Amino acid sequence: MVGTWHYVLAKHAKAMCSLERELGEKHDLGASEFEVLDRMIRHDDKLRVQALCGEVHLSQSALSRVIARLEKADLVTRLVCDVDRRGVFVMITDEGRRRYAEALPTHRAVLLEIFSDAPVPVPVS
Amino acid sequence: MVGTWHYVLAKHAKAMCSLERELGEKHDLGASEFEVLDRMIRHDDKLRVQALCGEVHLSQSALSRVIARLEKADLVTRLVCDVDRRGVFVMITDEGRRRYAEALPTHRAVLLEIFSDAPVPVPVS
DNA sequence: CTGCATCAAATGCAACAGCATTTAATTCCA
DNA sequence: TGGAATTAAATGCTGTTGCATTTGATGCAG
Repeated sequence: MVGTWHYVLAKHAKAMCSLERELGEKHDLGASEFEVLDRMIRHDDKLRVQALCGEVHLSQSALSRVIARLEKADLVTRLVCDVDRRGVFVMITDEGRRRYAEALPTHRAVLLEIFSDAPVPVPVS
Repeated sequence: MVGTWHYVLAKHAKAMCSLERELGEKHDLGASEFEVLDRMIRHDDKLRVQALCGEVHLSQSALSRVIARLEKADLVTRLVCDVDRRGVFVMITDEGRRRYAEALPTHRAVLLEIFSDAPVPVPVS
């Protein structure tokens, strides 16, 4: 219990630190930016901010700002939803796909480095 | 690999969020503050900042500030090391022990809540 | 002994996160 | 239909973080 928590804390700290540094230096992306791009790629379509919010480990406000940054960098576009004009769709751009594809190997390398000693893969929740 | 990472991300986010809220509301402590107090209790003696830095998931500067906050709240005391006057010792106060003891059940309750579904305890690294 | 590299901790600074609030659009019901 | 309640997203604000630098103390080479 507490042991699991310490494991999570340690791995999270190490991985986050490495990801932030590697993704930042090599691809000018933050971990949050990458996570959002990752979700977008998985859905491969325009997606409501609301929906993204449920999948990403960020508060609604933080997500809103990450999207803003990504939009400024032309990695995603925002477009208002016609049926419900409160809602906003986010769509990944070709440039976004390119940058994601570039960054993916770095991301995987970091995880490999950090979790190579993982004794037993923990099931995905 | 990626699965483990997602597990770590999810658990960390949930636990951190709950800990921050519960410890904050009920005991006016942040997760970092609690972690530092926890380390101090485990060593049960004065401890070099340097040593703490290696055990805690914080940068040196962040740790320095957490200690400053804890000192302001009279939960720890700082005292310069005589043999090497660059170094600083941190010592937990009685009030610190009291507050820690108070907060511990809350901390454990959150972890229990979040990791009760943990299928197999992951070994401590 | 002196000067320079090193080390410990603190601090300036900028970025990012979450909470609370705001803005704008929609829904509900009387 | 019209006004209150609700919802989605954006924004103001504050606190914490990490990086880089500073401050102060040690140690070591010449």
